[in-house]
Amino acid sequence: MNIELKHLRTILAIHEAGSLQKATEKLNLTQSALSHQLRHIKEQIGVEIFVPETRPLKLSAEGLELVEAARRILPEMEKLKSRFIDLRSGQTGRLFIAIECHACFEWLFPVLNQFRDHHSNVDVDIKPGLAFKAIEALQAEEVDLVISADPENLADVDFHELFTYEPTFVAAKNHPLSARPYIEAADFADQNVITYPVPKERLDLFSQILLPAGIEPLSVRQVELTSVILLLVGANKGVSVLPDWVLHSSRETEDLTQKKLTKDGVKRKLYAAVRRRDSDKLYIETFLSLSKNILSHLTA
Amino acid sequence: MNIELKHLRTILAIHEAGSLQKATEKLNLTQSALSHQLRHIKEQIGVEIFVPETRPLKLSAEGLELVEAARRILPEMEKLKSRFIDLRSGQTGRLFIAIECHACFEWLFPVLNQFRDHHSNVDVDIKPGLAFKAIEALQAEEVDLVISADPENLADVDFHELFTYEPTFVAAKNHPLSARPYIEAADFADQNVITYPVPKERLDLFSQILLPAGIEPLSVRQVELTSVILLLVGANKGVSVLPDWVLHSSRETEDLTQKKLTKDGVKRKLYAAVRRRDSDKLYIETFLSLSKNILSHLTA
DNA sequence: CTGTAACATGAAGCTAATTCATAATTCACA
DNA sequence: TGTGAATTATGAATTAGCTTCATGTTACAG
Repeated sequence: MNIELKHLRTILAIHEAGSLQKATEKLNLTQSALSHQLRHIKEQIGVEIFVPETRPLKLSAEGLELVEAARRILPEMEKLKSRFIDLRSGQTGRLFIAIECHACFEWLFPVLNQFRDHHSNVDVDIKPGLAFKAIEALQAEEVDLVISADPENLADVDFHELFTYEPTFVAAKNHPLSARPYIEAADFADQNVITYPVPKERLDLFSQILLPAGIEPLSVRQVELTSVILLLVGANKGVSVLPDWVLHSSRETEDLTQKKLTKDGVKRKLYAAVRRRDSDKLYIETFLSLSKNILSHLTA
Repeated sequence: MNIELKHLRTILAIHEAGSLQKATEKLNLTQSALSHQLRHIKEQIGVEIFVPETRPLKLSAEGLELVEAARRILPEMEKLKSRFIDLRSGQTGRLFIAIECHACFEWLFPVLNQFRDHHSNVDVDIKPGLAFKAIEALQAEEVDLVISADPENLADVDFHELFTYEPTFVAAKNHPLSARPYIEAADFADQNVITYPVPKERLDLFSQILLPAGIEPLSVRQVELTSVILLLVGANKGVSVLPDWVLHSSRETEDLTQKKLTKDGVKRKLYAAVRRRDSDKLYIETFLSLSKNILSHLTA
């Protein structure tokens, strides 16, 4: 036995219209098509759906059950369809974010707060523990957006530039290096450095300054939380390099001095990586737009 | 956008099997067919269902929603199908009964009590007020079975013989006619006759005896209830003709005599009329079988 | 009882799904 | 990193099934 959605639609339409003839409009089919269909369904399920040889058409007891089933099942299908229309257009969906950049929490939370006002239907979450293989997780659909400073050229992933930031040297006000106009690689050789607990290659200080110069700091201490790093730096337990937005937005910077790295300063860019086919979804665009503007909100 | 049950089935099977290849068995289709189908669905709903280029196949967030929908909707369809399998085979269904024969309540109630033990899933009811156009009501699916003594030759209705009964003359023990060995048409000419309130043609006394003989009784009094008829006859307010099973089963017959009509007695048959396509339904057969045996139960 | 409107039916045409054959890809394992 | 086995994708041909057209049949109103 094979009952199709088409059959439910046909029977429902005929029942509601009262005759095949009238149902033709609703279904955009000829009366003949409906008649054939009706006979076919009857054969399939083996019972009369309409009382034969009566006009207007009248449902049999069995036919009534079919109509009731149709009224349960068809709206379910419609719901499914409109769900996918929403999903496709980006009215709704999932936004799971992986951050390669540890300090990004600082601006990401405010962005997501704003985001929720625009897209309350989107399921937002930050997935920790993926920092290492974030782009792979993106391709595997475990997450939907990756914050990264290292764009790659991939066929199925777009890297959207968000904003430029400056990795900035930070030390206690009374630290010897506070007198310098700027800080160079060699200055770190006798310093205790405090960083996030991630591999060196993924820290701006190392990837941009120390590794190219072949210099190792005196010691490296890894600390999870930004505010703790600032606390330790303020207590002269070491120095650090943090994105400038962290220093703009934090209230714990009173006892600290900030210095640019190298004479011209170091400029880096942050990107949001999304799967190409998601790039033009409405809520992705909203996220990108909010992120691009977030720094001016934080500093204002 | 057009989502078919087939699509839900395919996606569910592929997801559960883990690959197109393995899903082929479950769906009885080639891998090629599944691949084509998958592409088609993807185009229809406009989103990736499985994460591309991964094995084993992994659902995307959107695909997961499809699978969830499939798991809601498909069992619903299966339920509908098995419902119709039951309906068709007569495991379940509706048994609305119209009785043309007024006295039939006497044996019908016991039958239905037994019937309920066999088919608790069948919706049983007696529809009064249809006695006149009972066969039409049967054809119009207003009822599903008609108890009748007048079989017709109809294309869409079967008349199943239930049992033979004998319309029997009944009078008070001290009634003058009680002395006779049997009663003839002429004997009614000076009698007060008590009958059910139905047209004469539908009473055995008239259709079998009086109308053919062209004889009218002295008077006719119409009474609804069998027990009241017996009461009145016992009180010598008149005589009556009732089916023998009424007189077997009734406790009010002590003061009454029973006589056969005509020298050889009158034999009549009772039939159950059902729509032809219902004839071999299980619960119809049960009803017929129980009805055929009911008289032996009542007299035992 | 007759006319009209609606349903049923058969054949033809058309659309769409399936298969077959084969190419391209992926993944495991060396 | 390369190679082989297994899996998926693709194009063309076939097949199946639905729809329409044309026409016959049936029901119901007046």
